[in-house]
Amino acid sequence: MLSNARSVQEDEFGHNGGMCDWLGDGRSARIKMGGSFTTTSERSLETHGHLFMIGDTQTHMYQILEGVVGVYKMLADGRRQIVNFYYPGDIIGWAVPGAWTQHAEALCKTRIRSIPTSTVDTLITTERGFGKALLSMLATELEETRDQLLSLGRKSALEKVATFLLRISRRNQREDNDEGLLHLPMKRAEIADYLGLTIETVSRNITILKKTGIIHLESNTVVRITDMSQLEDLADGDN
Amino acid sequence: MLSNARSVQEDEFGHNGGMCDWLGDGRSARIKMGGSFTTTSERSLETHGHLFMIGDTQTHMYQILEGVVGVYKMLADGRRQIVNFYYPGDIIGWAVPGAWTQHAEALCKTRIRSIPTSTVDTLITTERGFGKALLSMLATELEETRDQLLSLGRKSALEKVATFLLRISRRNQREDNDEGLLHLPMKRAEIADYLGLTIETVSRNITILKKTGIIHLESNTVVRITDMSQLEDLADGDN
DNA sequence: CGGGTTTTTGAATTTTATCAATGGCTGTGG
DNA sequence: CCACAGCCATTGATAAAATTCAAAAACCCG
Repeated sequence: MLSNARSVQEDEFGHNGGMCDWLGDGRSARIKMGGSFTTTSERSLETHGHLFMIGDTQTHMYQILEGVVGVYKMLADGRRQIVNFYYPGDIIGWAVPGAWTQHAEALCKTRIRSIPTSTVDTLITTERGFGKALLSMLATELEETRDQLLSLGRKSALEKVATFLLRISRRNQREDNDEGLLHLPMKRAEIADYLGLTIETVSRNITILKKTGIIHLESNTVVRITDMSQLEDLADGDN
Repeated sequence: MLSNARSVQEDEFGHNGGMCDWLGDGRSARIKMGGSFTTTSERSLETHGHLFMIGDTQTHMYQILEGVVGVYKMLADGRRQIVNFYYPGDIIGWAVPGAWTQHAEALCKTRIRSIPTSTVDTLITTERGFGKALLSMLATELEETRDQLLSLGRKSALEKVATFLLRISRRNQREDNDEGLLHLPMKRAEIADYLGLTIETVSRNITILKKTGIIHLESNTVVRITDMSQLEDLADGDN
């Protein structure tokens, strides 16, 4: 299900040997790190393992190699808002320096590469274009977060669920996977906490999409989109 | 509707003459530009004047000098989500390069300084620390947007309104203004579109805060906070 | 002062949450 | 291999919250 992310063998910590490629096309900025810094390390997390907790000092940036991580905030009484899901290739962490202001939890077995912030700092001054790539990455994430604001603030439950599914589909497209076949590694509770709904409401609305013939559930975690344009209309509030 | 965009007369495009100060303390990153680039210009907007619309090419970054700007997204049927309010000193614009993905509208008479993106590009490579200041600024904005996600996704109407007021109060604090006296230049409709509520719900909940003795309305646009700790508890979901 | 806009308030309706129960899948041990 | 336990997801009934529709009150600007 999750693509096998193998470690890339590279030369030592010199500069330009392709060790740090970045694609800054703006729309989908991504930093590809060859895994070739002396200071870079890998680690694994079990389901529900925490990558970091609120208040922890930020020592690293993280790149997901395999699995999914949910970053979330909480209220005093336990209400939770998942702020984003991170998939293989995604990077967590150019945040406001200091302590983390949210939690990050693995939603399934997950493998992660850690890059010390000091290394990142160095690269910004060392590597031409690295800083710009980070800017682009952050700008993209801000843009997606704003789309999510629109979703949470103004869309109905059904529209939210449609938007969520479409987002995964679009991601598949970018990664050259089947845009019609979605794998949802997270549970309904996590989708609910991402969409600002309850488990029951998420479930009910998935059922509606199913009965309308817009999607088909191959299993609880595998969804096939059977009417993409209707799904898009729903997500855009076109009706 | 868009009025006098007079160009500011300045010295030539030299480097370090104190022309670009930046405060990168992380928590409240801010770029202060002395208004000293040949390419920098000022312009004014009347209430409801648009700084840019979705789809417009990004040619500038903007710094608010006076007034308030609301940046928003819309759905096909007209539902609107205001993504952020920008006050004097704030900068709009390090976005994903290309076209704007949202609208920006003046919510009252507003004065703005425009900085061409080309200038920004140059500064990133020219000025040591400029890129980092931008990163810090973006990270701060992302962080605030995530807080807003928590608000929209998981807080009740009353808690949302409390959070909103508190946010303005905190801003006053940062700017060394009276943290207990809030000026709301925007209308109820705009607060509603920011909080994902209706005008009526915003109004009702302001009334509740008033009747509970947490705030006092000196006028429709001037609020005095009379019980800060209760307001904070509400905003944090402490009850 | 007056007309238009904005805000507040009220009543009815809709949407979503909550509470409660059932159904389904998975993995384990007899 | 089957039975059962534990966890999730779904479904149903009811309650709560916010929206909608409607009208009155307050405000602002000329």
